[in-house]
Amino acid sequence: MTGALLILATMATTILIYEDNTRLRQSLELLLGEGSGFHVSGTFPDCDNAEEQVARLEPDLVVMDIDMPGIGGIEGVRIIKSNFPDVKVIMHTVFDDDSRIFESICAGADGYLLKNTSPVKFIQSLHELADGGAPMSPFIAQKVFQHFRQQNKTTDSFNLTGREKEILEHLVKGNSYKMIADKCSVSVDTVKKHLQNIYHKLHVSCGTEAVAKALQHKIIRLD
Amino acid sequence: MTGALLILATMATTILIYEDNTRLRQSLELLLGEGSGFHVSGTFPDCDNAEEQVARLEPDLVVMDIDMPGIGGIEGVRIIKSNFPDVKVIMHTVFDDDSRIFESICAGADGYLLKNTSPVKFIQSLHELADGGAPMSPFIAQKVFQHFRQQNKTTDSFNLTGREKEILEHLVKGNSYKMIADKCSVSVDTVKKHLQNIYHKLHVSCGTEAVAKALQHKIIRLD
DNA sequence: CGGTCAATTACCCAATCGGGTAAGTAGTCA
DNA sequence: TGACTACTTACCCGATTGGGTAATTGACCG
Repeated sequence: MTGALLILATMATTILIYEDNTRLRQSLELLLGEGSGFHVSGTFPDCDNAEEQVARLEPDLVVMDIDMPGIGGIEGVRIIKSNFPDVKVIMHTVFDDDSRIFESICAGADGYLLKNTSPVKFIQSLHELADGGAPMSPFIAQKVFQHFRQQNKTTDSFNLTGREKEILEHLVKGNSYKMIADKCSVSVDTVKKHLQNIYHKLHVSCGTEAVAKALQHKIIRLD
Repeated sequence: MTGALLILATMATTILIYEDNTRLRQSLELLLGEGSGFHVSGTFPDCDNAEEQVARLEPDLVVMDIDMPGIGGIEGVRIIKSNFPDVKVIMHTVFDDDSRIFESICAGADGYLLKNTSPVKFIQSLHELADGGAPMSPFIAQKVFQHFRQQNKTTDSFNLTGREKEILEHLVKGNSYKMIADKCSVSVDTVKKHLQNIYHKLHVSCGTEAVAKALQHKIIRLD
């Protein structure tokens, strides 16, 4: 039985904590101590040696603050994830602004918790993280959804006609006037006329600008 | 005290359920019955009359299946959210493929739960939803994060030089060769030469195609 | 039935684009 | 030092682009 316990102890999910606030760092260490199912194998006030530390201590999870002296937490995530992609990293910060949220995610963060998260939720989230989930505070989840919708909504307007959208699509796909004319079975002059109208409607003066605007405003979608 | 209880009862979070599987529909209704803090004010096997039903019953939340006869759940969300943006809608489905997840979110869903969610988690998620969060199953959250990173990663490659990226950026922003030459303080011929090299590296043959490729592969980012 | 609008074609013309060729300078790396 | 690469400029030339103007057809609307 003692042997089994030892094995369990060895198998416990190990955690590194990066947090420059000493009191909070200690609180977290305490919270993730005995009986939580986790083992904190290291805590650090900055990310300056994160690569070496993660390499040496081989944690399963990393809890990462953002606002730290020296290398910030976002850069910290990038370093850890690019070298140890299997280590799960969760942000733990007061920041709830779009840019830091999205930069963190893009840097490779696997979760994002605000510091007002209750201890119970925090523990729960770390278990979810260990299980391959992507735990995040409700507010963050909502921001992510919002941003998602934003990115994929079509600005439409410019009220292009159906034919104009068709012509524009061909242009975006790299066709010359002549090629478009062929594909649409009309004369080159017609294509030219359509594009002239399109340029006016989009308030641009050349093809490249039109393509940029069409893609930027998702009038035309490239898959 | 009885008065207070009555007020609480009146204020309970009201829910509509759209689910074509009769047994599951009844199970959910039972789960969200007495003591859960919710009140199910209607359940329906399809979305065909969703607009009228939501208008009449004025729910706080809607639980929405995807695979239903007639109008599907994704279209259902779109209808509800476009007419009643304040009603929170959560998807509840077995589907975990990217396209259905993302279409649902873009259609306006406020959360996404898989049907293997435990009753406890389900209740918990609905509370989170009512509180303005965006609850989702761990697997979904992970997919969303993945997709996020995908969308914002720069494909790079094509190994354009710094100068070439600079020139390309100007092109994408709608500048003619001459304008680029001015902004970069070089001759038009130089610009032309650079673009010639760029076109080769991107495997395209004209400016519009280059712009499309640059934006598509996020070599250049337009904000 | 006349008016409006999308779609179509034609012609003119200047400017721009894009390919080819050639060659010079500067910096890095081995 | 010599190979290599990025960056630079120049010239030639044909094709493409884009603006202007004008006119015809068919559909839809009041």
